[in-house]
Amino acid sequence: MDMQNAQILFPVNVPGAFDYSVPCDFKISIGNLVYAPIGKHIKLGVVVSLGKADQSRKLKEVVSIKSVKPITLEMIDFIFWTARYNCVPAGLVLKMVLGNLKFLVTSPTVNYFTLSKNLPTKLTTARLSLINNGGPFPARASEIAKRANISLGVVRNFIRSGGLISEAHQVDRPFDAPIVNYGKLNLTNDQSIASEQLVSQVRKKAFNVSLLDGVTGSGKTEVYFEAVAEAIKENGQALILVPEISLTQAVISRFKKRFGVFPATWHSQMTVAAKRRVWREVKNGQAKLVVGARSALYLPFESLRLIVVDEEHDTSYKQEDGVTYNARDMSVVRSKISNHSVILASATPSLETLVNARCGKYAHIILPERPGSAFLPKVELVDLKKFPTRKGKFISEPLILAIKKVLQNNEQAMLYLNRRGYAPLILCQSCGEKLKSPDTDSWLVEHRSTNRAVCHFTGFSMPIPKSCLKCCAEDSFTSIGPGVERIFEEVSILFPNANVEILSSDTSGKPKELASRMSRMEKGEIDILIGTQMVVKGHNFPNLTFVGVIDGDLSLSGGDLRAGERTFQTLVQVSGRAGRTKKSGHALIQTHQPEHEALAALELGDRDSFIEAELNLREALLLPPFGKLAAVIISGIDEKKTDIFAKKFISVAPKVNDLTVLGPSEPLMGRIRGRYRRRILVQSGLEFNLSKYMQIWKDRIKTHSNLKLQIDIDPQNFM
DNA sequence: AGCACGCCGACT
DNA sequence: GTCGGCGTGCTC
Repeated sequence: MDMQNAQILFPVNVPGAFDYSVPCDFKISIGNLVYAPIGKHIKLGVVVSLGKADQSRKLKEVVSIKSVKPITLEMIDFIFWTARYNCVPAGLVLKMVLGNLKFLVTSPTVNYFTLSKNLPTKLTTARLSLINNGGPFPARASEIAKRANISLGVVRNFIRSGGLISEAHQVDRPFDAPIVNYGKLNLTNDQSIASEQLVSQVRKKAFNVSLLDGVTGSGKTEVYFEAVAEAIKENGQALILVPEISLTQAVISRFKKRFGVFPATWHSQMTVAAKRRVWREVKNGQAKLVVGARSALYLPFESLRLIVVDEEHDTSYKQEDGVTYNARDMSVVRSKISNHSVILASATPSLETLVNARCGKYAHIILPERPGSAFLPKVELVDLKKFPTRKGKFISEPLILAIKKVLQNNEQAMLYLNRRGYAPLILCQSCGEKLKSPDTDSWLVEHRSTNRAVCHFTGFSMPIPKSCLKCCAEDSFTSIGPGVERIFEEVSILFPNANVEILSSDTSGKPKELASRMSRMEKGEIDILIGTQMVVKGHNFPNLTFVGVIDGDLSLSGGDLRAGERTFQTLVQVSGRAGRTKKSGHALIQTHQPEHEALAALELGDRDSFIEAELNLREALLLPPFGKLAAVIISGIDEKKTDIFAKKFISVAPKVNDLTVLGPSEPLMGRIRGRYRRRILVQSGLEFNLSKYMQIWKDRIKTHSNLKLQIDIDPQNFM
């Protein structure tokens, strides 16, 4: 028999697989996890392809095959696809998939105890309590002791004398199987039509994409639940991706209500033990229903039948550092490889997705309006040139009047400002110095609750100094601009009798605190809620009738091609919070540029005209979705060297026609964590393989001495 | 991920 | 002189 070769990919920073020879007596297949020597050590890798032995080279040998289920061919395909498309090393993508290798170890066991049939004859009061109150069995020894109100010693003795029989339970308990028809909801006519369309898409058991397009509160979740039910019916698995910020208990509870069980959940901050459980259950196909943040897309599904990308326009689907990828786009790739449906759901779909829906690549499923008594709020702009606020104040007269009315009617108001802290800028009045981060080009944000100056990019913080660091003037600092804390202060003075609270990651960092604030808001215990991005998603507050947007211009400025789109999306979502169940809901948006396309469209409630104008603009400039973009971010400790390197990189660009290279330019954030940055933007037509081009270009230059070069395909962030 | 290699500062 | 800090590059 011929010797075999195996190409093995290791979960380390390598661009591709390495060749190894396989001993004749090994039964090896693609997807096997194998141990093989790499460098000085023997490491675990994945067999990604097999071939005849190449006699010309002496290769190292595969050491052993791990006896676990192999990684699926689909997953291997997907790993290389992700690597190629995003210009990242395949090894690092594999590392994302295998995660911590601790996921692979068999789960530890703990002992559970049940009462023995023949109990010991000596039964003390403590032991009687154990028998009567220690249950329900089986239970952990500590649980039994606690319930029976006896010491752990008594339980241990009772075990020794044969009163309790132990059984080993795996720590990683399997997930309960969802019940397909458990809490089937009554859908409105429109909803049934939409859900039937989605179900029929899933039934095709072939690659297809659907855009589920419906206004806030139109019941998108209920509608895609039916598609999920269809997907898991015959032992299939379904993945529902949600933005990290909205992966809350409230969301999970909706799954429990519909399918009778809690779904497996996945996000980056889970403990290793919790991740191991989910990873293994997903791998062995027992976790049928998985709700997760973007990285859940790289879980090793065995029989994936459906991916739902909820709030598909959300920017948090884009991973910005390390392995850069857009989970929304990669979901479509994953589905294509595995031959099943994807549902992209949003009230404000991204232009990319809309264009795909319009040209027929995606099925366009529209949920026309809010079910039942719910209505879209009326949106009006407040021109700050006509209604200026007083110095150091940020709430204009129309907003004050609106809140007054809401309070009189015993309803609730919400104020939105996507700025944490008290003020975004601390300025020395005597010399004009702005308090900046020591190693990053960003203003420090004043946090009055902790009396610190905080960098929102790097997390750096320091106590606010007594005197100016530059001119040494004492008590010369003044706060410029609003943050939620400052709005809170202003509202508290304006409405001293109202119950006002802030909802931001600073005040509600812990999930418990967040949940309690949410439930107080729901119960009407809060009159005015002031919130950052956190309030945009999630809850339904039945008594909320007014939303005020403090700064509608925020994020419109800057060289971000999606600024208008994003502002529009955010404001639609925010104003959609008002009056979800009452007809009287309305929203006011403060702005300095009421003539801006995105804002004007919002006031008219006319999504289509905004989209039309925006699409025309993008088409004329060949920007996405009518062209492709890639960004190159070059960073280094030495500014001059970084600059020279960036120019040198440009000079080695492979020559092709119809490609625009812009830069190098200094980005908005010229320095982060002590590293100077330069950006290059590359623009190509749709048919051009920009990923391949960028990879070839990158390989033409050697990075050295502190210089880093990162390629970002389809960048979302232009800082 | 490890580990070697190499370049600068501190020290018996 | 040389010990060792870490930043960088390589692993079939």
